[in-house]
Amino acid sequence: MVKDISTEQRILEAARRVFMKKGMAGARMQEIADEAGINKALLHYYFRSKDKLFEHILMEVVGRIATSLKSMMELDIPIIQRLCFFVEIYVDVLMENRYLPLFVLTEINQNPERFASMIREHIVVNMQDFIVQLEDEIEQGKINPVHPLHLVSSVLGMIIFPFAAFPLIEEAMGDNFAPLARNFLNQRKEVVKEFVINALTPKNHDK
Amino acid sequence: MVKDISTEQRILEAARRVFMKKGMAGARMQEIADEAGINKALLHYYFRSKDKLFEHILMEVVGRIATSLKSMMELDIPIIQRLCFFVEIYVDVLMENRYLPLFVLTEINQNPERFASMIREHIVVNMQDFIVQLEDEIEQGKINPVHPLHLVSSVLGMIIFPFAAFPLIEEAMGDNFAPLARNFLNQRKEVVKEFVINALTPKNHDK
DNA sequence: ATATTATTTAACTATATGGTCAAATTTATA
DNA sequence: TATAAATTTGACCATATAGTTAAATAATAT
Repeated sequence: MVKDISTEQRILEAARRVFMKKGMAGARMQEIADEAGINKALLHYYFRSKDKLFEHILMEVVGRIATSLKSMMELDIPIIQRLCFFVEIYVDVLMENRYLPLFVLTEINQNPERFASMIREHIVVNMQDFIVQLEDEIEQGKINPVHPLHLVSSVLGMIIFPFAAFPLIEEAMGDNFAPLARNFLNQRKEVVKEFVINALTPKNHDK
Repeated sequence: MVKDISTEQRILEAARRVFMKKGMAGARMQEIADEAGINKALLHYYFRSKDKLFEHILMEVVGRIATSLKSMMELDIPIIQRLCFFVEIYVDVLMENRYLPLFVLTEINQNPERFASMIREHIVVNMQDFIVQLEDEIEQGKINPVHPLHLVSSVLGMIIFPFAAFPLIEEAMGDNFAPLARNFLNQRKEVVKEFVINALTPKNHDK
């Protein structure tokens, strides 16, 4: 018999929503079942345990992140453009799912080994290429010297923060007016790119 | 009768550790009791419920953050120096408690109203002063134009990220060698300050 | 010393929650 | 159509967990 994909799909979508919002510890199997419009027994029929279901969702998420990393590394362009490209696509991903950063950060802290091994499965080479290119461009004086891990931390931090702290941003925009907040998040693309460009481009000493 | 402060203190320290690491949903009253070297009943004797205890810890935390914000605003210095000062003290705070960022971000998302009201209690004026000063210096051409909320998001993001993603940083440093990771976090002070200075200082068009 | 008040504990309760099971129902197949 | 297989359900079970209670102990005041 052919498996009915729609039930499984509904479960996965529900699980994603609930896990993302509440985290592994805060999520309830009952809530996931309700959200999917089924009962708990069926939930366990499809995914044996909460852990299994969570791992499934986590894998999906890591995969999506890996995909955007990979697409950044595919083109043969300078570091700054590479970073700008990354900012662009990553903000787009987060616009679709603002809980992603906090979800991932929580998992990184709650179960570092599992997360690390998942990352290792997906992202293999890439990073080394990036480091080499960065050191290259620094040596050529094309960009200011910076440790790769520091650079990545800075860019990721700038991208992620407003999404992870979204309710605070909303509050700061006043009146909980969602469109304004959404607009702010979209502006991050340009702001972060400009910030990075300014920070990395050497000042002209002889112009 | 005088309350024995040491038991209450031990409870609060235990609660802080457990809540910080596991979050509200992941924390267990039993674990807090164990960590404090007492039993659950006594825990409930001092703090009636898990919620009450959590709120207590959260208040403490918000207070600490408010303190470092206030100390940043006390001195009468240019924006860039103000930010540098903030980076300095905030990284120091996080070196003492690396779980703080994730803890706060989680709470912001899980209970935005409560968090916002706590913030409002502590931080009242300040922010407006900061915004006015920023716009002032931009007009004077002393720094590049940037929306205050974007600037704060960028700086906070850069500071917070490596702490929130600490296990990943450890992994990236190789061999889970803690001192290297600690050292990396300390370097953030200089790196972020330099990043901010470079990003905000206008390029010299006529030197 | 004795009464009073605060602290601490062991044992308990109620409920939430992850998970199971056997039976019913639907869907595919011979 | 009859049979087998997959899907779905309601009713359960076991355990974890927040919270309670009554009684014991320690500290303080009279």
